[in-house]
Amino acid sequence: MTNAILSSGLEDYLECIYNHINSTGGVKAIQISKDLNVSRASVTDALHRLAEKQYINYERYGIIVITEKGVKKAEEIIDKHTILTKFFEQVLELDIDEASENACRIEHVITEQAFNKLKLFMKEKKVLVKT
Amino acid sequence: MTNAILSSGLEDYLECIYNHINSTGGVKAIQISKDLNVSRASVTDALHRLAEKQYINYERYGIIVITEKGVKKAEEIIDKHTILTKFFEQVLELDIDEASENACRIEHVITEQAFNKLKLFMKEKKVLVKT
DNA sequence: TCACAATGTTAAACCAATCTAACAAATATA
DNA sequence: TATATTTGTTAGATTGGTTTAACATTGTGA
Repeated sequence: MTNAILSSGLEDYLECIYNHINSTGGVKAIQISKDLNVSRASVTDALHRLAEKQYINYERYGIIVITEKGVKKAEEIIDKHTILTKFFEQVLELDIDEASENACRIEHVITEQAFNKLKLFMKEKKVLVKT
Repeated sequence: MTNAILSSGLEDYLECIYNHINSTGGVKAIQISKDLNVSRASVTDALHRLAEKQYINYERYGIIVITEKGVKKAEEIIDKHTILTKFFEQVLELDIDEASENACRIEHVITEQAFNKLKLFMKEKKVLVKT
């Protein structure tokens, strides 16, 4: 099963890894464990699972490197996160934390089709007419 | 743990049970198993868990009865489902199946606060201004 | 009413994800 | 450089949810 779909959990790990690598060039397991509020053991486990599915390259005690496939996936997730957060902030007028929290939860379950429509909606800022 | 929060899975069972009871007065495990695409054994298991948390009353081979608490919870879930479906249909212009599918997925994870805002948004059909 | 079909339950196994505790490796510092 | 601290790994247990297969109960129609 090296190519199975990513669970919400693994998506969170990947997103976290990508964000760190993107901003500081690297990331350590302990940081991920703090960010996601899980044990170091769970991180080790997740790294194995992500590597098995070829979203990252990684060896025992080694540095974490995202693959092409991983970057693509992470960017998709982050794109969803960004648009969803904007929707909750700008359209539903939630504060940033609540908006981000909902984005986190929904980014893993919204369908591609629905997300594309939402993206369009946010770009166009379509005007609704009261019926 | 008789009062723990309901997992997405259990929410689906409860929603299914409520809908059947509401429309035909009762429901059997086999129907739930068909609706949710799980084995009869999983249904039995879910009924135990729902009963333990006091969302339903139920005994071995007996009829399934929803408690006050269960009705309240089910109606909350269905309210979310309805509003979310409308949003995806009317605002994002998805077809009914895709709208419902997304509602199903999101109804279990959206926060109360976000949902209340969405509900308001759908009621007011607020006009957005392109920035 | 009795046998068969349908439905429900149980046990045992499985899987993903988590944890703790013990241990190993790497890093920092005296 | 030797040791102490930090970080990472492993093993083993736990939890929730699922399955299949065997069995129990209920319901139905000859």
